[in-house]
Amino acid sequence: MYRNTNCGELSVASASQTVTLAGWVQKRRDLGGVIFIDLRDRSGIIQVVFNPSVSKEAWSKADKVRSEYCLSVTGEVMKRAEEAINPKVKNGDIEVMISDIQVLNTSKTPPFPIEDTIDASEDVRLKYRYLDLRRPEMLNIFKLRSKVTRTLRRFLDDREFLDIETPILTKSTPEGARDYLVPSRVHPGEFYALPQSPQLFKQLLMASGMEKYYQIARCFRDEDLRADRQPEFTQVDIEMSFFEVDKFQAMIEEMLVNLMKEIKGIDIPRPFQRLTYAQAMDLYGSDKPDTRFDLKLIDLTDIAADSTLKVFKEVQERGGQVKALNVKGKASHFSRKQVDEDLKAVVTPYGAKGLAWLKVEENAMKGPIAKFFDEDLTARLRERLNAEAGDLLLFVADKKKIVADSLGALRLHLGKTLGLIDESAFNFLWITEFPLLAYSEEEHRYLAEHHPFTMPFLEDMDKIESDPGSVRAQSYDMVLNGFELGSGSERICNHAMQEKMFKVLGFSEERAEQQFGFLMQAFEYGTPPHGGMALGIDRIVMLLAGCSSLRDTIAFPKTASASDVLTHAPSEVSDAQLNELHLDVATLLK
RNA sequence: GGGUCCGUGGUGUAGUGGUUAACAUGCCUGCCUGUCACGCAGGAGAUCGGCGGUUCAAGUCCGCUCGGACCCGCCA
Repeated sequence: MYRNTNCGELSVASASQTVTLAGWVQKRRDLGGVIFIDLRDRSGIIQVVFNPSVSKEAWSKADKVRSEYCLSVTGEVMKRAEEAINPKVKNGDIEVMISDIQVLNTSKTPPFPIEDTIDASEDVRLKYRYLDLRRPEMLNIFKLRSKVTRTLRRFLDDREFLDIETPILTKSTPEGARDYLVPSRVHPGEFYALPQSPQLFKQLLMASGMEKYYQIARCFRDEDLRADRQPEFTQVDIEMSFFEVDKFQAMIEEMLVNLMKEIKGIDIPRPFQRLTYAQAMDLYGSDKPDTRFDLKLIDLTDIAADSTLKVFKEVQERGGQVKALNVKGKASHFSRKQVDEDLKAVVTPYGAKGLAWLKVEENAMKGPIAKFFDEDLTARLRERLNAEAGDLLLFVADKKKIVADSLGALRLHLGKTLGLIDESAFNFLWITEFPLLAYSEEEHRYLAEHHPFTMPFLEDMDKIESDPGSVRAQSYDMVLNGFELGSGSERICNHAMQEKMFKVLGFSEERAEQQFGFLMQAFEYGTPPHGGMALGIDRIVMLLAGCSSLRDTIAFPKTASASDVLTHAPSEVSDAQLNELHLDVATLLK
């Protein structure tokens, strides 16, 4: 027997029991005569004691033991003497007097200590991920993650959603992210793709009469990584037939409220806040705004156009915008240099050519652009911006997209650095009425903003030919604290409508047939109206666990260059393997 | 594809172009029967990511390259 009790379960109530524990050596303290070992398992840490007067044999074995040795020990749980109690530790009033010890495995000295606050770089942690994951902090994230999926499953099971698996080896489709490809041995020159999401299959399951489907699904996208983006990630994917958007969204809200209650013990009020895409872009410069703080974007295009500042006037003439942030009471917080260098640096990557500013004083505004606003205009600025003495006003004038992106990013930067964000808050937010299509400068055509199967607003359909960009989609995103948790939509289930969509997207009839014919055919056999959404599990866990990187929520994540420093994937393969797959990579290896 | 930052004993850091690369921690050895950040004494451990260049002299300056972090593009 390796063990009959977990370290963390022991308390004074266990005193005088004989127990067998198994775990790892957290710390060994050798006082010459007596040896103390902090023994750690998944449940916690307990001090075990080796005294030669109890067992000379156990004591001399313990003398050889080092950090992270894997042990099984047997002994009597003892209440400690008053003066030996350690009040800093949960079970510091007891210890186990060991009579027998078995070394299950030895350990090299670990590259970093197995404890919560470590200073090892993430690089080293990932290389020794199995040691990193021993740290209680990491263990707790994966306990939480497991509870998240369990809670979601239970909720959906209770509502008679069926957990159905869909293929991992699937068909490459042209729209959307870059596919991970898997060469076919049996079909020379042909490839499977790993799914970017189970989208097509879940719609086919609706055509199949499954009515309610969910899956904790792995998704793959071969795009560049970010702190909140991994090449493979997990979604809870949900789809239902006889879909009605308000009922469905209400259920998703219930699901998330239930999740927050179970995981964090927090009651999230319903209904969730809602913004249309247009509102979100206008007020926050983002389609995933962090609404835990205010600091909204304020449109000043009309006032700015009346000023004598040339760039402001020109922007209006070209159909651009001038917008501003009013950073309340922070005029003295930023020096001229800090605004011109630090804050401007936030805004330039998004294409903003400059960051104009004004400091509001009792009877005037100070700053490089102050002279372009006469008394009347200054008064209008004051009113529009609700400006008071001590406020810092920050302006960007440019094309709509640049203004939104740059001020949106600046807003977030200020929120973080000025401590405006209530870190304990969980602000769930629906973003609705996304544009159906977005024009791609690169491809010189419209692309689906969500995906090509999204139902448009029928009342907008008269503009689908004349002004495709203005057509709204029956789609919605769930945003939490500035992160996109997931998105969904009502789907097209009608053959003619789907055909029209592909046409608008610039697909030839043949190409639509070749790529998506199977789905279009399914629509001809009584496919019910349906819709759904998918929520990113990794991001949910990241936010609930308070991690700053998605990597902390994934047991074996990839680095920013999509490689795995533990297994060294990706790696070269043998010529024999390549030959079998009819592949030749020689030209790439110059 | 582009930008910014980082790379020095196991780990984390310091290090004006100039002797034997410093500090903390960890590790090893010895001593120690109530420690829990145990203590005390001693010791080992670095081709300063790699290659090339400048220089009498490079951890330090320059170029390239590899690896990592963050961001832009990209991510239906």
